[in-house]
Amino acid sequence: MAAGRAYAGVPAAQRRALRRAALVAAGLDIVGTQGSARLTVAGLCARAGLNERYFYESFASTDEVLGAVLDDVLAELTSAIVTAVAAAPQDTRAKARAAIAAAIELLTDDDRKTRVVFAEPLAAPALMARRAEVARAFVALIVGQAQEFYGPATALRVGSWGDFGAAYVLGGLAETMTAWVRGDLAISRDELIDRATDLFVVVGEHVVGTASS
Amino acid sequence: MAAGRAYAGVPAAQRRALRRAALVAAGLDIVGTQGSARLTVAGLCARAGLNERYFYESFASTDEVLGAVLDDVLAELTSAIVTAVAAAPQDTRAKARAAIAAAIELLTDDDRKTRVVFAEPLAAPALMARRAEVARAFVALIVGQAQEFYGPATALRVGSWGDFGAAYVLGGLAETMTAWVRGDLAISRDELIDRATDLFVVVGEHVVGTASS
DNA sequence: AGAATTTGGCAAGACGTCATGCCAGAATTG
DNA sequence: CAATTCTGGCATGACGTCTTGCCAAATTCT
Repeated sequence: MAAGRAYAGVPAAQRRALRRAALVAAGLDIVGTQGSARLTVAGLCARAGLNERYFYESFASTDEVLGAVLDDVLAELTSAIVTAVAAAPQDTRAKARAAIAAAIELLTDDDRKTRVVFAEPLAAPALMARRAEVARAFVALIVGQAQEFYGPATALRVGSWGDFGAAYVLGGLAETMTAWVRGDLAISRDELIDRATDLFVVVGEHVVGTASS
Repeated sequence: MAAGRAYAGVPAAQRRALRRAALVAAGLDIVGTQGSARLTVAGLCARAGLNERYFYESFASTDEVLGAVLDDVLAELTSAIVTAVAAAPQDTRAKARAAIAAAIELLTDDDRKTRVVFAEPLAAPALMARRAEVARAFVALIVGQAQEFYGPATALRVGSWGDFGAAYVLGGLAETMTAWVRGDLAISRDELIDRATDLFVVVGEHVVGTASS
């Protein structure tokens, strides 16, 4: 009952965590390649190399797996962006480029993640709310970053224009990234990053200029 | 066999078409409010007020219904855009605003259509390919319109920058529109249209300016 | 070595959906 | 009015998934 014996030198709690991680990794694979509709308990456990019984040890439904997969990728993404921005020189364009490059490199190195972040959340009702939260969080992050360059006073002046511009930039980045992964943009990844940075700066300057005038 | 007797004064072919239309309308309702995952034969026919048997008269699978629903909304959308652009004065900004206003008004008047156009296609594998086609078509439409204002010679100079800019604008429009429908943007619909037009023009000018320099 | 625990494989009933078929009532044609 | 055709309701067998439970093999602790 109060079990918890070590197995193969690994304590019980850690084994649980490993199994959960294996399920999430398998979930990324299935959702990222076949879509959330194909995510079944049996298929997930088979790919994770685990018994079906262990599914219910960590999750109550496949929707929970979906959420965990998304959270996993988003945590990786925000971490990559934050460290990249911190390491970049104190310059608007340099900061923007660092953030965009970090995001694009992470997501295009593994197009399963592109799909999980940009496509699936819109489909699965379970992720709709989370997707909205994430979008708001990124918008807030962009707006916050912008304030560092244009001065905190701009915040008041920018107002809803800032939210609009941030959402616009987020959407543009998402669409161009998925189009590029799909092979519809005949440019290199570095060009993709450069142009995304260009438009980020252009939109940002227009927003600040318009809102403060 | 060679049937086709009129019923209630309506010939057979027209009755078939009416039933099909009822199914597509019910499909828009279900997909637009609950998502494509909830689209089942029984539920669809119940909402359409039709017998399940008639489903197979017009469709072979629920995926086909999904495609028909998307096609229906997209046809409406392109029609609205084309007529609005044609009626607008010969001015870059006026044309852009007319197109954007037509799209935004149509899609936000009925947020089921917003979801069908922007959210579901990414999720349902059956619509993935179509979504890509549609994106390409809209990109081509935007690029084509741009050539009318900046002159056909720009086409060669713009090249892949044009595709990139068009995809960016499309994504920005999609994200801001869904955010607005969600209630995350504290602006009026007219402001939404104005700002979307602003950024459309700004991005367009930057693309032409950069690519031709 | 022996007892206890962990693990994987498998089976079973329950549930929802699919695709088709049958039947009786309603409407139309001759 | 009789025959034909259309329509709606219902039922069926098949299929895939879910969730729980049992059993034998593997591994660990005493």
